[in-house]
Amino acid sequence: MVKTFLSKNKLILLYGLSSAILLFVLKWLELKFVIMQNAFEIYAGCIALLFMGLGIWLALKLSKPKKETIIIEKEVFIKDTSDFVLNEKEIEKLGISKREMDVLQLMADGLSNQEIAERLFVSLNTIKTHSSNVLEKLDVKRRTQAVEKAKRLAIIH
Amino acid sequence: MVKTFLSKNKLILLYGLSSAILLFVLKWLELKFVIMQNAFEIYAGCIALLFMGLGIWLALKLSKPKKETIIIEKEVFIKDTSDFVLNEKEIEKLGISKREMDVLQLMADGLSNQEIAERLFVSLNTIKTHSSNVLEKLDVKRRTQAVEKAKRLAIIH
DNA sequence: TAGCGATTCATCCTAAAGTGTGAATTTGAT
DNA sequence: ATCAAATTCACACTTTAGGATGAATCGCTA
Repeated sequence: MVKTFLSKNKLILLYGLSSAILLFVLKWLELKFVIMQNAFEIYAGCIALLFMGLGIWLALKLSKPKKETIIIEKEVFIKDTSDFVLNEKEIEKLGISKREMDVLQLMADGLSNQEIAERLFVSLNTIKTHSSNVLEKLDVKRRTQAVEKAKRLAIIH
Repeated sequence: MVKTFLSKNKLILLYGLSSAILLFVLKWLELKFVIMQNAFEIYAGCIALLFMGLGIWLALKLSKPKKETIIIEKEVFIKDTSDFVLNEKEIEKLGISKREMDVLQLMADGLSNQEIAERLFVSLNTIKTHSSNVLEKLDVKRRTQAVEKAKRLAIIH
């Protein structure tokens, strides 16, 4: 609890400490120079410098960092799918179910089985099952082939 | 040209001006309080406050803003694969080599790394290296994503 | 010729994908 | 209500993919 207090009020404590030290220095300077009244400007200059330094330090420490936003426009290529017609006959012919289609589409989007599982709120094992079924029904060995074939057959985008 | 000089050195001029004004104030204060020697601390305090203020102001004005980059994705529609033109600019921009392109194309054809290795008469490890490089250069995590992105960027069929 | 990028290959390790089998539950149609 | 298909999940296991690192070779170029 003492630790959290210290860390939370670190800056304030530092400020207080600095002020105390500076007051000491001030007093010392006063004693030193009180004899030679003509050293007025030197005294004032020292104080000015010290406190300006303190001010700069304080401002840098306490001020929220300024943010300058740089906006970079990045081109993202998107395939025009306006003239896409879903080949439902092919889907039916292959005997692919709705859920399997969902998984197939997400596979084509480049998601991992784990990500698909999270997206569809089911377990990884379930997606593996669907995935296996899709691969078998499309008569392919890997998901990359499945995606390629599915796109060729126009059963997904 | 005068204008640019002014704008360029605005802060420095401001600082100089402030200093001049403060010196005046100092002199005035000196004249005012030189009679009552006991007002030493008040004088010092005023200087301290003024210069601390100046320090804070200076720091806030001169501190460099932290840059924050925001990337905005801009959609760009590309043509259908029927009138496919290889996007060589993109390939060069991404720094993908000839051999890596070979591997990428075969990956898109749904071949496994082993099959690609056999096709190109090199070892499996070599294909893994190329594959990893391609994934990194395309900034994706899986080969399905790589294929999808590469097709979108029109760097493969 | 010294340096650089590209290509090749290796080893070790982790993560993801895929196979096979079995089973509980849900849903739709007869 | 019942049967078939669909959906869900588990577990054990194999294969494939991917990451990190180091290193040898080759061709091109300053």
